[in-house]
Amino acid sequence: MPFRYEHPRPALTVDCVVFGLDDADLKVLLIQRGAAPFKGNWALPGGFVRVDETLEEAARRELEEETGLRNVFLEQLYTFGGIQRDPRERVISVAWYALVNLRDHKVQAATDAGEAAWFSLDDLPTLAFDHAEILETAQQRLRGKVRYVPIGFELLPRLFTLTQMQRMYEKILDRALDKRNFRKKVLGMGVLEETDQVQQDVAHRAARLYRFHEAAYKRMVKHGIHFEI
Amino acid sequence: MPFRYEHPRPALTVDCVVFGLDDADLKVLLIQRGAAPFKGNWALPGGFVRVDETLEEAARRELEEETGLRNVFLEQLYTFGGIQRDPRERVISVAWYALVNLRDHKVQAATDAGEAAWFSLDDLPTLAFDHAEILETAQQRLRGKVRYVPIGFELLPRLFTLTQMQRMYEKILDRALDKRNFRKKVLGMGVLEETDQVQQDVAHRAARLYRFHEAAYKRMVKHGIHFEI
DNA sequence: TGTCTTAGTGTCGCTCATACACTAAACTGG
DNA sequence: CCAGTTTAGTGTATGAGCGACACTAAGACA
Repeated sequence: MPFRYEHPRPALTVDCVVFGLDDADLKVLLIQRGAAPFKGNWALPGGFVRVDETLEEAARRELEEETGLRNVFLEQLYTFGGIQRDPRERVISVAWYALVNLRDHKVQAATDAGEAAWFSLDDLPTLAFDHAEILETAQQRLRGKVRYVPIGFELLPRLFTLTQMQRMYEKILDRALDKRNFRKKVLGMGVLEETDQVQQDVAHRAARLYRFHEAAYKRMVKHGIHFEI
Repeated sequence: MPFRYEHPRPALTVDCVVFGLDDADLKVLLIQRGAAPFKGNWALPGGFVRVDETLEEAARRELEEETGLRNVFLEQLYTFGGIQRDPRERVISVAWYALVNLRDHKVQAATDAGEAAWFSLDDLPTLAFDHAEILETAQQRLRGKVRYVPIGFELLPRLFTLTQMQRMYEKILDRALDKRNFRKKVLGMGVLEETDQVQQDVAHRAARLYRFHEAAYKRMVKHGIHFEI
């Protein structure tokens, strides 16, 4: 036990709420705990912060070690510091949330953790520690932020149809949107770039594919115009 | 050195960005450091988290110890974890921001810290550590949040005039607002309660005093109507 | 060729945001 | 008490954008 301090110190961890979108649902990535406490329960991927890495580096490292995911959109969420949130000892956790799309990012059979799997948000298992609260906080943040910052595109494939985009917003905001008004609005905003490609392998009229126009969005921001769905 | 751990642990602190409003300006509360590093420099009030208190309790305790402030509006801001943010050792800081009004809350001569003083946001001294970055983050948060959550009232006295309220928003948002449109909007929103009192001791026509109507705001939220300035 | 499924499109009414200027009231100082 | 100063308080007209709403087009398939 070579590390000694004058005063007691809480342990410091990071935890990640990873949201993913497929055709059916908005999902969250969980891992099954291989050790006590909460052995066998599902939990958010995460782990201890090392003293030679930033908080974000710790979050990215744990995410890759436990789920194989890398190069994802990642933002700090909130820091949870309840006294009894870990039964072993005092642990403070800096929580992050990530957005990925399930086509581009395949989850590998995890190495560190027992197993990783996607769960629909309305069909969740009981979570370890205070992870249900962290997840709830992340959902609120996502709902609030997606309307005025274009982070939703992180959940879509690089090329997407307007219907896919609309479904994405509907799943996050949990309400129906009007198709014509939605298209009018997002096309009028000028952050979508139309491609000359259409959907492949669909059993009906194929929809046109669009991509998010990063540069146009940055121009908007610079001119003080703000994105809003 | 009685506290020993298997792995090295960063130190954990809280820091508070306290915003205050007087007739002239939006201000922030700083303390002068009495010890190295950055001895003599101005810094945000804050200190180490104890293992038997939550993060919020730590923030409130430090705030009272160093500035005498208590019972203030306080919300978590962001957690800063840069590797070199403290020259002595690795320190992670959970930052908070507070809103107070300078009439009700008098700052006492601080006990722990050297001295506490209010600084206008556009006339700041050089700050210790990464506190300038924390303060900048807090200003952005305040600007973003004040428009759609009625936290601005925390900066005003209990009874206030519409002009005071308008000035508050103008200082935070850093742009001029139209007087007639502002009044039309905030009165139409129904979260202000008109009192039968007027300003005292002013050298011109006295303005009517209003108060924030908490219950009406909660009713709005419950009905899904949202506050916006 | 008919059926099925999803893509794609325009208008109208209304609300709300914005731009804009004068009178009323209270105090001050001579 | 009068003139001057300062801030309070008020209404309208215009335009933009939001929301409600339904049908035709295209392609796959049997």
